[in-house]
Amino acid sequence: MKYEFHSIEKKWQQVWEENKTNAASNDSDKPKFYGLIEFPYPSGDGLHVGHPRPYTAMDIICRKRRMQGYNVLFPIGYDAFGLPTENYAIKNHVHPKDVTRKNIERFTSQLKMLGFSFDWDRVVDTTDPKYYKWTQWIFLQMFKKGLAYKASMPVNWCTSCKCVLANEEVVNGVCERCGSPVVRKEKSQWMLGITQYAQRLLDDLDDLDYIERVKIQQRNWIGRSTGAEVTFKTTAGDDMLIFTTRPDTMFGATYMVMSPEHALVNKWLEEGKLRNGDAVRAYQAEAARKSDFERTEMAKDKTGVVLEGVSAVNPTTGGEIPIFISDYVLSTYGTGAIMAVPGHDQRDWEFARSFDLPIIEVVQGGDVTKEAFVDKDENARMVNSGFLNGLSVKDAIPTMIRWLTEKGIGEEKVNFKLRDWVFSRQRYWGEPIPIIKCPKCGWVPMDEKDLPLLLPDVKSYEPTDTGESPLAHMTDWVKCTCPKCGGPAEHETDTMPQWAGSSWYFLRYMDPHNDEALAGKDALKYWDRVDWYNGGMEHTTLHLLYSRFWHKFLYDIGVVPTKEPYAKRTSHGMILGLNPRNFDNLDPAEQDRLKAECGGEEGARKHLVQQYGEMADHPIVKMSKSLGNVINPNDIVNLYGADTLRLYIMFIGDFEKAAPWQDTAVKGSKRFLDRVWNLEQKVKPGDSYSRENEASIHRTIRKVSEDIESMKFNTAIAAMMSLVNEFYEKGLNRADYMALLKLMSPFTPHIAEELWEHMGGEGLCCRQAWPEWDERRMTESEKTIAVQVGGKLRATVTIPADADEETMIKAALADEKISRMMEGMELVRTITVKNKLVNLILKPKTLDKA
RNA sequence: GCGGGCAUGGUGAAACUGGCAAACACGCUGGUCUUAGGAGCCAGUGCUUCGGCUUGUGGGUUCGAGUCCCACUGCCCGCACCA
Repeated sequence: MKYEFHSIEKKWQQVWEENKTNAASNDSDKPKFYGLIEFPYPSGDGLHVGHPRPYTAMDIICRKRRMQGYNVLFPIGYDAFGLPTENYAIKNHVHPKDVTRKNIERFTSQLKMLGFSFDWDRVVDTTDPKYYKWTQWIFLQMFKKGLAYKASMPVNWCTSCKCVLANEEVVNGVCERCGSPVVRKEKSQWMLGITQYAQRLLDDLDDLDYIERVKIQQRNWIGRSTGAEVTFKTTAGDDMLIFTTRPDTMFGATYMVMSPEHALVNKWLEEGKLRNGDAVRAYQAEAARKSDFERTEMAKDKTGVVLEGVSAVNPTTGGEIPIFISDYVLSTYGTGAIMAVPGHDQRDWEFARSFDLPIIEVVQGGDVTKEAFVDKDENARMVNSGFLNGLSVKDAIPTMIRWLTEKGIGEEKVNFKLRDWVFSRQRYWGEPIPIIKCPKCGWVPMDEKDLPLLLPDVKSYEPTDTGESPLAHMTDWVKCTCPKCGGPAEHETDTMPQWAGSSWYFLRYMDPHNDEALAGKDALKYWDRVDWYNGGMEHTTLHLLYSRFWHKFLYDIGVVPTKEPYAKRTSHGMILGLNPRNFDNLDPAEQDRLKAECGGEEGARKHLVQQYGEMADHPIVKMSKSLGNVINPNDIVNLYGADTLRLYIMFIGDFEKAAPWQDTAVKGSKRFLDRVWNLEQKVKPGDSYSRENEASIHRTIRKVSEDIESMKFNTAIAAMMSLVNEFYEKGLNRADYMALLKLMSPFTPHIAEELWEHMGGEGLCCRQAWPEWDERRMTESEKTIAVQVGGKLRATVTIPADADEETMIKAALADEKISRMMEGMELVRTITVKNKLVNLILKPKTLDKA
């Protein structure tokens, strides 16, 4: 009989669906396990081969947990609000709701085709009003606690999406999504006070089982730094507040810099205190016009304008020092103003050089005429620093902070890079913000009873150049009455960002049909935290951080019983594709043609780079539609079946690392399944492991069990392949075969189920107890050990397992090659490692016996 | 610039706390069966002047180093004027 994967896979998918084999129970005596993968955005392109990698991995873990006797929650849903759907709707004049529904249907059928053991009764969809009712509800709670607030500030404005972006969505000064330039725009926005949670988001990382690089990246993003906040007096009468991490260097502050947007600059301009007001205004205008990208590009050349007419007083020296504005000082970090210490800060040094400002050395150890000495070397000594002279940097910092505190002009201060989260978007396809603007009462939260605030059906979803949401044109929808005073009022027309719905979705899975709460108390208590969450590194400072923040807030208001949402976080590498424009990937005929044309291989490579750009130099690149190297999972399933796809994608390489898809290699996985299928012909009767295979089976069970836990799926599969190779060599019985099927079941569930049935196995294979290994049955009776002479391998000998040192050495010396080497030598030392090796240290025999 | 990671055959990759480098696959070569084979099966496959030599380069520690230490080179990722 042939391995007819199409019918087999369909058959078992149907069985699992009808029997709800993979449904989780909210009431069970078994221990619970909650495994989570990041729910997909249902794009119009359908599932990509990148999707099944993390899904299959977590599916394997969850299937194993079920076999180990756990009550497993392994849910799936759709993060369906978002721009691509909206843009598609605009272009094709269809409702985003309809686009979303179609895309979800497509994704669902593709996911089912791959045999993932999701609990299909718990699917969530962030665009479902029953779902986003609770997204809005959480927002209201944040509003009530003052954590959601409206603020006017310079925001990142994507010129193409016509929409504001969070800092996390701006990459290298361009929009993360569309790559268009991002500019600064002063706008009134809803903000979420994530910075109030900065310290806790940082501290609580310590106790979490996250892979280290995730922790490191979150810590860097939160960016905690300690120093001092100091007040400098100015000749205008106003005080200037600055933040510094190097209060020890204050004697070296020879000038001050404010960001061009700083409020004091505008105040002084208005008061006419600046003699060069025009120049200052011109610089401000120029800075505002620059995009983020230009700002970073200009990084090397420091520009600025001195404020004529006002100066500051360095409190340590009492000397007057000039004040500049420059865009190298950010308005959004610290206080938006700094004391400049050119001797010990490279940026200040460069600025001082271009403006010919004095550079004073206050910490010994460098040469400040050549470059700033920025080393925070604890043992370096202070100079030119009054009462700090002679102290080490380590002692100077607290001494200065004490001095500032006593004088009442400064104090110790902690600052974070993390900034509050810009939470409104001027788009249609998102959750409406449930806040009403009343001319009398200001911003008024909607009554919880009136949630969800539904998205209205509009005719046009086009964003506007004025920066208003498409909802603003819906006068019928916008007009409402104020819940507080009953007077005429208006709905907020901005919507929430895509990150809103995903910030709490894992809680909804616990109790997805609850109409009374985002999830019932019992369900929240029972499922506790997500035990294992696997997702992409690209979400580390976005979704992962955001959802930790929301969860902590929900904990604070008593909604959830846990401080952290995810106990364990792992991450997968991307699936890459071959670059069809790279020389190595061209077919040989084309290579030859190009070589002939361009004068050799080097010329051909250069030609390709000229034609396609730098990218042509890389043989392996991200899959992209424009390159035409995208692999569609449907094609693979049609050709080889879902089990082969699952197996290959797990066998492809280290799970944490990026790996290139190789079409030809897929066949190897199919071949393995064919071999397993054909092995059935060789199965002899027997209800316990055959003697010849027993040790290998136990070893394989251990290897597969342990490798799944550490996500080393590739070596787990290699171990199963080896076992199958052994079965072919040595033969096998029914018990041997069924052990293999149980091990394979999490990886390739359909074929395992089918062959289990052939074997007359009771019940479903995926419902069997996970096989156990016994160390005592794993060892062979004989071992082949290495014999080294002076650390170099010279021979191998076979000895009984667990032989003692003496036996090992004797066996080693008995070897023909070794005994030849012993001639004229004497043994000075031996090193033995049990069951592994003998190392003999020889030296020439001294002829003289005396 | 700062932070993190990686470097092993023609390719994807293995190698537990230092202990037989290249497991398991892909590809390739030869054979076999076949009307045929882009199917299956069998054998071979790091290099080699057959002494040996091999884990990006150069040092070190050790009886012994892919693994540990130091220096360097090259790639990848994240952040990036964060005071």
